[in-house]
Amino acid sequence: MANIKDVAERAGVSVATVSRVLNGHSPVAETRDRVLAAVHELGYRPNNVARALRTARTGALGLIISDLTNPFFTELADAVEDAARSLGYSLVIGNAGERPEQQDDYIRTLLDRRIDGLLVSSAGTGSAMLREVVASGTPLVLLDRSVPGVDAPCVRADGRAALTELAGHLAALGRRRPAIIVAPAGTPTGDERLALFRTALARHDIPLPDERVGATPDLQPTGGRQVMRGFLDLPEPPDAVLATDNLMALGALDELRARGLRVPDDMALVVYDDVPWFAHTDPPLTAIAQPTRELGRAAVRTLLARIEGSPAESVLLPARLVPRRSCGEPAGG
Amino acid sequence: MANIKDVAERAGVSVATVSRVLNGHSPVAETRDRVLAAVHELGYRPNNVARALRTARTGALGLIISDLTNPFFTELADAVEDAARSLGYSLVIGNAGERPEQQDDYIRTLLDRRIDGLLVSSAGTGSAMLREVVASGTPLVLLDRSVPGVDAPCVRADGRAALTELAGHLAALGRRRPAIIVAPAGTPTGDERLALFRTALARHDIPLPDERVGATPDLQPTGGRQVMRGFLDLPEPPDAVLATDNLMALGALDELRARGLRVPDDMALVVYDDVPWFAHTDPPLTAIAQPTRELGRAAVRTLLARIEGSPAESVLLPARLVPRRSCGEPAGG
DNA sequence: CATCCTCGTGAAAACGATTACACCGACGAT
DNA sequence: ATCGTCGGTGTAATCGTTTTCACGAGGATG
Repeated sequence: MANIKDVAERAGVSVATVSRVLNGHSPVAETRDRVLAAVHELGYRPNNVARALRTARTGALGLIISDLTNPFFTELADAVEDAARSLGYSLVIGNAGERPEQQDDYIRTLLDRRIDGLLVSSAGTGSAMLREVVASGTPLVLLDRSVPGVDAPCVRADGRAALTELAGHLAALGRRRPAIIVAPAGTPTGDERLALFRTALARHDIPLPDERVGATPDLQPTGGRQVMRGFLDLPEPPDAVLATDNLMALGALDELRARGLRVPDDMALVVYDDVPWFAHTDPPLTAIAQPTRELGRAAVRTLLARIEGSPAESVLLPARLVPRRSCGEPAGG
Repeated sequence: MANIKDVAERAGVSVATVSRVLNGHSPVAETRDRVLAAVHELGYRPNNVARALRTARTGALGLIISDLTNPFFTELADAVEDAARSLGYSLVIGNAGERPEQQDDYIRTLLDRRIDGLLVSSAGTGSAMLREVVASGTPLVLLDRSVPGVDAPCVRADGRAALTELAGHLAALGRRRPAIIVAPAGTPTGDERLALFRTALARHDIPLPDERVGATPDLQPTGGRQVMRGFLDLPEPPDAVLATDNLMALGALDELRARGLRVPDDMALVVYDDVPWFAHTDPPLTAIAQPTRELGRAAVRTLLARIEGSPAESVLLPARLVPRRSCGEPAGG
């Protein structure tokens, strides 16, 4: 593969001149044309590795995603990739598979590759490596999940308004015994959603007792199904369930179907994360939609700001309620 | 950030020695310990960019995926990522979004980054850039979609056995008027699935007339829905539909539901690609399952073989039929 | 005792770009 | 005519590694 020296020779100039022409530094008509002609004839493409070594900028961003096969994160990754590309950056993706040690492994690798910045939607709360990243000076932005003790801006959705609206929605439809399926206790996201939902319900004098709070071991369908089973076996089962992750909702739906229960007649069901699928289920599920693509874009923007040294701040975008038919017929039909 | 020179000074040796210790080239107990101690104390990590420049190996693979948000490709990407990581490679992902020009753009970028090898599940048939990749000497492996005129091994699933079995399955259940929803004509994958299905049906004396072959403009739910609408408006609608991509099946299901038709009573439905969702639909859909994760692994293995200079060949893994309830009750219940 | 390897080590040349610095010619001003 | 300036260019240093080559010490061998 041709290198800059070959181009220089062919154009009869020095490598410095070639470099300058290519970077638009000192454009002079005549020499410029000769250089560009040589570039064209040789099919020369600058070696990004060498450039990165010299300039200390790789033009690559890292993205650690907690579970790529979870549709919410897929969309998030897609949005990040799109934003990165349109701003001239490549994206190195690492899938943590919800395993903290694999996440740490990956972060190490990415740092060794000298990526220009790192986006992390952290699996677990393991923050030792993340603190190391901050210490190393590599720009870091947290995505979707905040991590206590790590000094980095976090881009995520704020469920307060949506959950408040949901509480009203459920109350208006006469649901008095709501339940919630959450991620394992200690997960900031799960804890927060639970707290917000509870206070929102309280405003309508609807309690959310602990027996109707079900924690799953993981964010998978089986976990959701298990919790739903527990709910249905209660002496007084709930009449509405909020699953705080889309995969868990899927499992919950399975259990309802297996028992021949109907949504919304026998049980209202609401899903956190409005992945396209839930518009195609029967019935379509009422959902709390996070502005996924905007989150991705905002995260990249924030990261670039940090890379350029601006004092970047956390971003909180509002989630919103998307009422469908799974809680009962809304007023409008 | 500490570099190899700092380590050398601290350990009282030359940089060459440090390098050798770190790469396990000439291990000598005493010097070795001093070096490792220095490495540890300084928290030294080798700069991969410099290493890549010198060795002409980046340790990164590129993956161009035609549509990351399509669950089949998500799983494929996930499998590839997993395989790459476990073999010590990082993965730079590019999402072509089914746009050939964006794909070309990305391939260019990846070549500039001097990735060690490239995996492409090509959007469209634009092969000019792919031929350039081959010419440049960068190891290339095609994934899921073969591209005529490009001399590179292709890793994909073979639907012959599954489609043959499906034809028998449908025949046994008394379906006489099958239909198929395919990608736009000219797409190798779509054409092939159509041809295989047709000959498989022929063996049971079941014809597949052109009026029951519906092409969609894209691989999206709306396209599937549109085609299904056309089928249902035929004077003699089909009694079974095979959607050759999971997203199209989703749209087809929507149209059935909108018309109040029931699966499998009024219409049998089969989906190509057994993404987890279809086990959770009502009823669970009979599917043709491609060995997605194996495909990903095989693709990475094949690519590595090419990187190491072995004469790597195409891989064809059999897809299989997963009968569920969407074509009628199978014998076993 | 001389010679030949072997082994560990260091000095220095790559890898392919960017960029600080020096230089040189032309041109405008004095 | 002389000097200063300025724009364009080339030379060479630099980024952080790996690796070739040469060297010197030491052990084995004759």
